[in-house]
Amino acid sequence: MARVGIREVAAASGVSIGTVSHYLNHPARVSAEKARRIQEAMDRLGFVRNNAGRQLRLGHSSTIAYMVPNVGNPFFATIAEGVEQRATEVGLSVFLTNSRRDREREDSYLALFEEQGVRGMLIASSRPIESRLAPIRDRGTPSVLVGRRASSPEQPSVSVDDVLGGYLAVRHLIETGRRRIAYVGGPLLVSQVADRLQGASNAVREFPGVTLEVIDIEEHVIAEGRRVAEELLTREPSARPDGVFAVNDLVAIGLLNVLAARGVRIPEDVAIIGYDDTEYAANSLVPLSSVRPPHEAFGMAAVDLLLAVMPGSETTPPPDPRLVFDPELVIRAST
Amino acid sequence: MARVGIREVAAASGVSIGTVSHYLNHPARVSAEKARRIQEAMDRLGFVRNNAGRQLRLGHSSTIAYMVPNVGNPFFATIAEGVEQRATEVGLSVFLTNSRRDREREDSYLALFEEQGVRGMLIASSRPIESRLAPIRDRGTPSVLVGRRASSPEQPSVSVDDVLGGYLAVRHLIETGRRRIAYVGGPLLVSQVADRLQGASNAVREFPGVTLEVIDIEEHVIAEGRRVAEELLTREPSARPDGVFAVNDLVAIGLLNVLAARGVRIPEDVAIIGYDDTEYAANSLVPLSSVRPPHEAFGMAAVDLLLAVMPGSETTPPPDPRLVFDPELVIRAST
DNA sequence: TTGAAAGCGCTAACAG
DNA sequence: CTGTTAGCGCTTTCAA
Repeated sequence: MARVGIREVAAASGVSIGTVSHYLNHPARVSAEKARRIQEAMDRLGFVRNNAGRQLRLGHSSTIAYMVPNVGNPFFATIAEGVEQRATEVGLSVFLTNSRRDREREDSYLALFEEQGVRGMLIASSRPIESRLAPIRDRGTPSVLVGRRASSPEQPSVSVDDVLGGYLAVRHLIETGRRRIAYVGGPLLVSQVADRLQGASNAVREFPGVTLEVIDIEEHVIAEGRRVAEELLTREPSARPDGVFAVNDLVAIGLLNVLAARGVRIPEDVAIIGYDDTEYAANSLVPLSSVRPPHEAFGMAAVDLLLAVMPGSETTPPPDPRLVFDPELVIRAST
Repeated sequence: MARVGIREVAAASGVSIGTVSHYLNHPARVSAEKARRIQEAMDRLGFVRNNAGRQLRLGHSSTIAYMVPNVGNPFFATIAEGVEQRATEVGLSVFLTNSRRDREREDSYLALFEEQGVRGMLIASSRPIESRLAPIRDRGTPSVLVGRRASSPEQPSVSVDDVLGGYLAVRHLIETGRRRIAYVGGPLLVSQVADRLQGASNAVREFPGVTLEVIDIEEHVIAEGRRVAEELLTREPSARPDGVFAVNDLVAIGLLNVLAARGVRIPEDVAIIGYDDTEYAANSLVPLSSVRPPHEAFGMAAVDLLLAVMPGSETTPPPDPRLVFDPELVIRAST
């Protein structure tokens, strides 16, 4: 079963390979009769265009990469929807990969993307990665950092104002009467984590008498939230926070489930607010208040920014290609 | 900024391009001195190997594709972990895509994969897709159906015995004293859904006096579980099922959260069991019993099977390449 | 409207 | 151990 290429199609339809290629790329320039014969031959032979040859000749692919630390995290999954939708609209395919927060995997994927000749990359990472992106950018493959504002003005990024998010969350807790606030999040080396805490602090400072406790965690998963809840339950009720701001919804849900199961009333005894406003927030036992970043819009904006910074793009990128979106508060029963 | 290829590296290090290529592909065959010079030149120039040229010459890539209906579904995300891990071990990269249950997207991704020259594909789909895979297979790109047993013995697949899963779930409910069983799932056109119901029926038939009600749903998401729970709450308590088998964990969690919040005791009044044993099952309000398919092992097995059916593989595929795994029962507090 | 031909970057066979 | 060279399949001038 010989592989069928344009050569075979040309032979089978009695035209030259140049004409077949024209048919593929500029169908209008081929006479109706030959077009019909070519199409018929393609169907009959099962022609599949070889992308390697095409890409080699063209010098670029029509693929972009999107790398996330954890595909299972609904936050990234939701953004992926927007990314894919927008990319499809402009004729690009998305190569999604999962770094599993592993630096080695990140690096090897970055190298792979560059070798593959992707047109650009969307990178979400929980660690500093700009220094890897810079040389790749210089060599001609642009990238957009997703989820964190770039420190270099050369590096495009799309992020949420996490300081504002933290501020909104905690001010809301305080305004609904909470005085002993706890922030459940970590590690603080992750800038989103630190920014949300900064925002929380800003809010607390505005209200004398309100205290802010920091409870450090390792990972942003449900199990960590549960663990913290168990710890809180060993305290005297009066020593417990009355308002908890969790670094994301998963952690908040872990907290909420354990506390509620042990008879702590949510929100009367402890109010809880999460972050990301994932599907799980709206559907948890006690519907969870959360800080909502723009979701689909976020992924689309990332693609649009990438398009703008691609070499040869007709749209010009903004002078400072670091887009920051404002999150908003979604208030539900948990506060 | 001229793109640097092996030609430039060769010039800069004073060797021929053949030697540079040898260094890339068989480093041992190059003298230490030249190897050093070549590596130095590559680093200095920022050489990136062009995959299109390589792939064109080689005739194949080192990429496999994994297409899922919904990246956000933790079941597929977990399998993806195993897929990626195993693929990395054998030097393959994984191109993950999200069909969003859209037939058009499925078809266009399938075509894209073939044009890209992937070595093989792993396909999870909630609709019949074998007829699309067959011609692609005949043209030389093998595939493994993931999550559902293929109907053709020509089509490799990796699946879970869902009839057994349904049986185990419902027998467990009955053995713990339940008599009015409800199966919450749908549409029955989806074979996994139908198989689980078949298993449930098998169990019910073994115990005279036990009834099985079917509650149809559209999608396997938390919100649907909540909706069903609201419906159940409108019934007289005596008309409610005392054991519920949900088609997956997300639906089960939606049910559980609403019922518990309205004072229904789990499992005393209603026992609930889910399917997939995702992270969310173990961490829900009342830890959820679930039917657990092999997770990471499942993804790995899919890759291994794909490797075995790849042309030129040294491992021979099993005579019937339709692997079926037995799920197991994970009993937690919800039953 | 069609065809001929050059060559994208790389690998491997072969010769030295 | 190293260099020379022939294409892999495709697109795109350029000429007819």
